[in-house]
Amino acid sequence: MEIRRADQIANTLEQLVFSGEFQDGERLDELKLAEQFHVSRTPIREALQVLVSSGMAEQIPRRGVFIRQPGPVELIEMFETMAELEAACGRLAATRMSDKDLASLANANDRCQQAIQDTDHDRYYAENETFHQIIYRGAANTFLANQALQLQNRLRAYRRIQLRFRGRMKQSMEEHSQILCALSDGDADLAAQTLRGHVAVQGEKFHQLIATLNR
Amino acid sequence: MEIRRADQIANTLEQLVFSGEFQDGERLDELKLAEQFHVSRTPIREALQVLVSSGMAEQIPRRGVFIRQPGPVELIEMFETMAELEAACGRLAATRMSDKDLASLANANDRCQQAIQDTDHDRYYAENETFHQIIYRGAANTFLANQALQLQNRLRAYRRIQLRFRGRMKQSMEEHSQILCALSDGDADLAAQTLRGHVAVQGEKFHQLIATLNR
DNA sequence: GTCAATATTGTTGTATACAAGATGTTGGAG
DNA sequence: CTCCAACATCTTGTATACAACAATATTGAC
Repeated sequence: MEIRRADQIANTLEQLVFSGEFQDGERLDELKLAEQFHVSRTPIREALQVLVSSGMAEQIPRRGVFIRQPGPVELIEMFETMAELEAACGRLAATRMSDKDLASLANANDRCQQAIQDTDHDRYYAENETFHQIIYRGAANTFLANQALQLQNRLRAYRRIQLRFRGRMKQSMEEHSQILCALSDGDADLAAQTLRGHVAVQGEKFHQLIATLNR
Repeated sequence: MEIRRADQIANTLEQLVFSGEFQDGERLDELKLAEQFHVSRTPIREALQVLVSSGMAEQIPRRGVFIRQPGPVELIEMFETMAELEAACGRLAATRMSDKDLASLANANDRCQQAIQDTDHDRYYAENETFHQIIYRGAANTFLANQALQLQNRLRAYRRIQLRFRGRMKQSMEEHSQILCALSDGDADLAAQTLRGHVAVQGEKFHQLIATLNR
């Protein structure tokens, strides 16, 4: 690791937290991090402040900053919020997407299908994200799109889990088709409803998984 | 001003930005701020990183951080997003609020009405915020509620403008009643729709105001 | 007088120094 | 052996020092 600038350190730390490199409640030792990144404590502290302000870590004065991995409850809340954000994007996108946007959405959907046929999971994840991101942009509301992107990013690691369920991929693709139809028809309510369901089910699958693990 | 701790400085700076203390594009001079707060540059810089990461300022390497006040377009986007967030809260709250929650919501609504009768604008603003916050909490989703609170906070200064329109207060109270009804009935769709409209109109009023100013 | 090259000043970004609170340890009293 | 207090150590939070870069002013050539 050969990173120097403080804001890049914040980004790298963020990715490390997302990828589960740190345990929940673990203290982020400024000195250790400074050594790891080959910098002094100053840029590390600036990066830590960013983590804290984004809610990914908690700061206890004079004690240090402790990373806060979302627990099951918070994760379900985040999935629920994601569902509502996507529904909002879909509602707006239904009346705002151009034919060109719709074409590229259909395209992304085809590439999802292709990836499934090739059983290329990684590519499916990537293309699926693209599909949704096109809808975010289609809402023609940069602020809302950024909110959606941020949460999508935070949930990435957990979203993968749902596809372990048998038949989920096929069902997911059917839902994509319905979403595409609703958006093409300009049916705002239907687009919102379908997207909400499509994303909410991920949260539910996740919930199921947690439940089975705790048994 | 006699503030010492860095995270409090971030908060104070945030409030100063919200209250329009800084012009759009203005550079936040680390030395000047350090003098104003009677601290060294170190805690100031940590606070600035937080501002930047929240999107309230932009950092250009080796040049400084520049505050970024939302322009008309971004503000309209934020109002639209707020409408969708409130709709989401309402949708969930409709099936999750307890009788006790509903009672305190009715209570807050009464206090809004009272404030209007007393023509106490400041109290109306406060009680109106409370009314909406009870709905956020009613969604029983801490993550979503926090998102809503954050945006409510960022839009506070601009929300006041809408009430300058003739008859808006009365109409607003009628909408509150409808919202209360929908939530009491547990009608999720209606609650969402009514809340969306209630908040969206604020954005539209704001839009009107901008339009008239530019003429 | 204008422009280019250079010197000067100012600001950011990082490292280090130091003060103050938190943690851990040792030694003794009961 | 347990509990408590004094001391030593570690960590955070802030100030200061310094290096690198940006902006500006100055000088000199034409």
